[in-house]
Formats: sequence, C-alpha cells, structure tokens
Amino acid sequence: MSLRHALLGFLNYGPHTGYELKKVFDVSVAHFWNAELSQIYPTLKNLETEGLVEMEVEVQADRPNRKVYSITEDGRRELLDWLTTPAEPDQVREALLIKVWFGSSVKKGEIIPVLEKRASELRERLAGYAAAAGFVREYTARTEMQSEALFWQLTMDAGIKHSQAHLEWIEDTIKTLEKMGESQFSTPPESLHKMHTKWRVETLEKLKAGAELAFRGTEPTTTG
Amino acid sequence: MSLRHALLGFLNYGPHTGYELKKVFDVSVAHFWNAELSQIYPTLKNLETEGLVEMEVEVQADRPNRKVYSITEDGRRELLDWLTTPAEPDQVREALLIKVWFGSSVKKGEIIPVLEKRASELRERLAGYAAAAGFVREYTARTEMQSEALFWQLTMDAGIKHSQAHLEWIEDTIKTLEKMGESQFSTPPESLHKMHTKWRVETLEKLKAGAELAFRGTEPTTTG
DNA sequence: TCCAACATGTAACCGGTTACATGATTCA
DNA sequence: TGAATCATGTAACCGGTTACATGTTGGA
Repeated sequence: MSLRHALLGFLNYGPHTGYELKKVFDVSVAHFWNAELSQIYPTLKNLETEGLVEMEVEVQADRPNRKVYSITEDGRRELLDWLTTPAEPDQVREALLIKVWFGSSVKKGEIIPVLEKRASELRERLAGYAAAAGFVREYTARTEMQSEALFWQLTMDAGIKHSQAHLEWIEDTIKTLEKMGESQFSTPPESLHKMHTKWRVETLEKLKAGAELAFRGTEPTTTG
Repeated sequence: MSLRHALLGFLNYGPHTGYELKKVFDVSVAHFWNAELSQIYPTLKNLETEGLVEMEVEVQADRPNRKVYSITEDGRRELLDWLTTPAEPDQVREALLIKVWFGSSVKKGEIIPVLEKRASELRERLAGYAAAAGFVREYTARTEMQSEALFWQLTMDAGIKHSQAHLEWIEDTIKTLEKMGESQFSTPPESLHKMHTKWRVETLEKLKAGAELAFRGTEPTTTG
C-alpha cells in the first residue's frame, strides 16, 4: 500500500484537503499511480488515527467543511523511512501478453489488430508525454524549482522509456507475425492437444530451471 | 479478470486439473501473470457453472480425487472471442516511481541505493531470461512446435525489452542524480512548503493540459 | 437550464494474496 | 526424520474501483 506514503509525501510539501490531494495526484503522479477520492478519504482518516497526520476543520458556509490535513513529525519520519527503503518489484500483469501467448490458438490475421490497437494507444500516450515534457522544460528554465521539476522529469522519462520499449516490441511482433506463413495457424484442436501434451511433458520440464531463474529469481529479494 | 481466459486458453490445449494448471502457469506465463491455487480452484468451479468447461472426476485411492476439466464449445467460443478483442491497457502502479517522485524530500545519497537495488534485481532477471531463451531456441530447433514456441518467445521478448528499458532508465537516473550538486537537496520543510505552494499554483495549473493528454488520453479508448 | 466544480463520505463489489486445513507417498 | 509432491479446498484480509448519496455555487 503506497497510497499512504504518497499522501504523506504530498502532505510533506504542505497541508491539503483530500479533495485537493486528488487533484494533485491527477496532474502529477497519475501516470504511474492513480488514486480515487473514495480511497483517499478513509486513508487520511487512518493516517490520522495512527498519528502520522493531523486534521484541522475549516468551517465553511453552504459547503461541507474543509478538513485540512498536515503531516506530523511521526509522519515525516515514516515517510523518509519508506522513501529510503528499496521497493518491492510491483509484479506485472499484462492481459495483452496472455492474448499473444495464445496467439497460436487463433487465425493469423486475428491477433494483429489487437496489437495495432495497443500500438496506437501507445503513440497517443507518447505524444502526450512529449507535450507535458515541453511544459516542464519551459517552466523549469524560468524558475528556481529545478530540483522538484527534475524528479518530475525523471518519472516522466520512465513512462516514456517504458512506452517506447512496449511500442517497439509490438511493432517487431507485428512484423514477425506478418512474415510467418499461414500454415502453422488454426491448428485443429485434436492436433493441438497432442502437440501440447508433448510440449508440456518435454519442453516445460526442461525449461523449468531457466524459467525459475528468470521468473522467480527476484521474488525472494523483495523488501517492504 | 483474465485468469478465466488464461485457464480457458490452457484447457483449449487439453484437459487438466487445477493442480496441473498451476504448474503450467508457473513454467510458462508466470513472468507476466501469476496465479495461485486458491484462486484457480474457485475460478474453475465458476467456469463450470457457466458451462464454459466440463469436469470429470478421476477416482484415486489414498489421494484426493483428481478433477479433470475440459473446455466446452461455449468455452472455446468465449476464448476466441476474448483473444481477438483488444485488451484494456492494464494500468501502471510503480511504487519505485513514487520514491523517485519524492526524491527531493530526502538527502541526495539516500535515494540512489533504492535505485541500485532495483537495478541489480533487473540484471538478475535479464540473466534468467537469457537462460530460458537459450532453452527455448534449442528446443524449437529440434521439434515441430515452432508455432507454439514462437508465441512463447514473443512474450519473453516483451519481458526482456521491458526489463532492459527499465534498467537503462535506472542507470541514467543514477548518473543524473550523481551529477547534481548537493545544494538543492534536503531543503528544510518550511522552504519546501513555500516552494510547493508556488509550484502547485503556477506549474500544476499550466501543466494540466499536457498532463491530461498524456495521462488520460488513452483511458477512454479502453475496451474489455 | 444544465453542467462543472466544490467537498465529503459510505457500501458493495472485485480480483488477488496469505494463511489455514487435511493427509498419503516418496525420496533424500 | 523431515521435506517435497500430490491434490483439494476455505476464510480472512487487502488494496482498489464503481456506484451511490448529498447539496451549493457559478458559469456557459
């Protein structure tokens, strides 16, 4: 649960209400960590009962009162502690790869549009990053906020690099699939069954060692 | 929920028990889609009540009976339908990026070990991929299973490319941080507060348009 | 007139993980 | 002797999303 710590992080900049924090999330870290109001409100309440933040009510007429949260010394300690502790690798869950994995179960032409759809989404996203990056660069050049903006830039770079790599993979994959003959595809179920049985018994067994190194190797190294 | 469809995908190769399916997951798609037995069993039961799979009990002495599941025609239709429908972009959640985002809240030296830890994990992972890829190539060359293995190879390529991009970003980031002067760091809370207030009001407002394009642009295009 | 913004929340659900329960067999 | 494999499950929890509830103000 990093939402707690993300909230502490923003409150370390200064006091905010839950509503404000949602907006801050949306224009800053939303590309790698979304947060809903319905989750922010109870989380702030929890942080308060734990003594990591303090709340002050600002009475308002004709509107619900604002509940302004500030970080406490305990909260600041907790935040700095968390920030300097290595993060557990957040595990991947990519439905697209499942579709590719079972690509041999459908006709050749049918998996490519799925990839092309994702490719066009990624191109849009990269264009958006480019626009946002322009703003950041422009602003940083004219203010004394280089440090803050640098870290912002760094997380955007991560998003860009990730999107680019993903896009390249999709483009390569489409090319590979297009080069392939139609022959191996739409194998009738019975033969697929036989193939798989053999595949399972022979290949999977042999691959276990390599796979374990690749897929499990980093898991035990995780840290809170 | 792609677990349903992943299970259908493997059952389309041939009948399996839940226990077997877990093992198949572990040596094949675990690098991008983990599955626990405690989730597989009830999911299979659900698929059965929906008529997408059928179950046959194999009585065993001294062991719990094996429940062997097979895909039905309805299940096969559902699978092929899902496979050829574009995937919703599974949204990113990277705790490491939160730590980097708030990197200006800690002393310069303190965020680098966090990055280095992740870097070494990624190098391990890449070594594992290399080993597994070797096995796949070797085996594919000697069997008639090129098609199946190709799709396997493709998902591994995705993992490799992703890991490489992530690693490169980390290495670049470490270099950038090391090049920076100590000056901007450990800004005392009060000044940070002022900085952030200004930053929030001016920068965040201006960035909104760009950010929205980048971070929200692809969301409405999602499809189940 | 209608929608967005302000401002707070609760409740139901959902996919997934961790822990718990049972118990024989085989191999080191 | 003790761990791993075979084989099935349940229950509690957890982080997060979606839907629901309320009500004003100000601008297009």
